[in-house]
Amino acid sequence: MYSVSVPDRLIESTRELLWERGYVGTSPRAIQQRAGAGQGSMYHHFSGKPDLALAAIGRTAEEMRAGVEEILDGPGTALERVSAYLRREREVLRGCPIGRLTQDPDVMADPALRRPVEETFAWLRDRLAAVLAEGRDRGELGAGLDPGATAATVVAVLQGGYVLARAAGSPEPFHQAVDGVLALLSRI
Amino acid sequence: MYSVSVPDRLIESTRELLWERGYVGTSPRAIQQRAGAGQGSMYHHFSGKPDLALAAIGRTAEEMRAGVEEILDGPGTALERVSAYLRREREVLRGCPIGRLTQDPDVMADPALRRPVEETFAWLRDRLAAVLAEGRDRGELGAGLDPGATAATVVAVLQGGYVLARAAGSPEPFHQAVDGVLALLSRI
DNA sequence: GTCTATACGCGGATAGAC
DNA sequence: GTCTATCCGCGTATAGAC
Repeated sequence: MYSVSVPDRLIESTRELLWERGYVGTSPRAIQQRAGAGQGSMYHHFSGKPDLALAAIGRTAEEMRAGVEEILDGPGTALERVSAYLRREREVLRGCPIGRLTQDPDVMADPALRRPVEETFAWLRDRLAAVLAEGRDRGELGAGLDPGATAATVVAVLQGGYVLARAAGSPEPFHQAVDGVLALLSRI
Repeated sequence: MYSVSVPDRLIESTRELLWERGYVGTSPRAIQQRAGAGQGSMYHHFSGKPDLALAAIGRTAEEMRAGVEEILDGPGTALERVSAYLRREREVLRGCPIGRLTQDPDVMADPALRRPVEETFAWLRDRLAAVLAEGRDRGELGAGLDPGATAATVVAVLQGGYVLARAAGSPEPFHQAVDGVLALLSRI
């Protein structure tokens, strides 16, 4: 079945556009055109741009969690799992579809749109902290390691790595940043 | 002299708006209103939005370099200077005025606007790498430390820390991320 | 469900008067 | 240098026909 429903196509178009251009830079017109749907059709299925964005962001957030869980709940030492997460294949220059929303004033000003962003990062930091705490308690990592702070560092390296890569127009600084933090973690 | 020139006020307004709302989210109208300048006045001094943005971004980039230099060229060991840079007072929730431009498709698509962003981050990574290399060569830091990768990590932690802080609506995760990376660096 | 028509203000400027 | 007038298309819908 390649015929996806119209609401589905609208959501997917919105996801892409939010990722590429952000909320402010994404217009209902552009969404409709990319989805191959008419004006009336869009407003029949969704009440407007915020409604569509909510559906799109929710779907992206779910997908992200699932991807992270697959790695962090997998086998291996704590360091191996964190390393696998950091080194996982990524389209570096596109950046993080959730992280970029953080820069969008209209998203952050709307509590409904903001919530999934906030929750996703809170969950991610927590999950990483749990893995790191486990590693420390098993003696795989230094006893003095602060799981919460280190988890924040790891997530920040990713999010900041995207910024550096986009600034440079190359994925290289992203990978350098990841290598750098892994080197530090490995010697602890 | 409290009477700043009109072009100056226009540039300052543009800087603020670019920081708060990004390029796509900033309109000439909004710039004029914030600067208390008329339409005709704005278009007399600047050829349009890109021209103003170029002036604004250039000024912000210069300011940022000056601030960094003041710390990194100061006294202290490498680790002390990097630490001072990471811990310097910041308006965390506002984010980085240069880093945020990285998410703006219209900025990145215009080579003239993009250049200062690219150059600022290239310079910053280089400068930090030099400090770290110095520290390593003096034996203050581990001999195995990779200055380039570690510099990328440090800058990424800052840029990503802003993302986490904005997502959380609190500066706390930013400070955690900084603490985390400094703890790792201190034990190397 | 989808289409077309219509609306109103904003974005981003240009033109010409003062 | 600054002001006002004018322009054209887009953003973001609503209304009602089919």
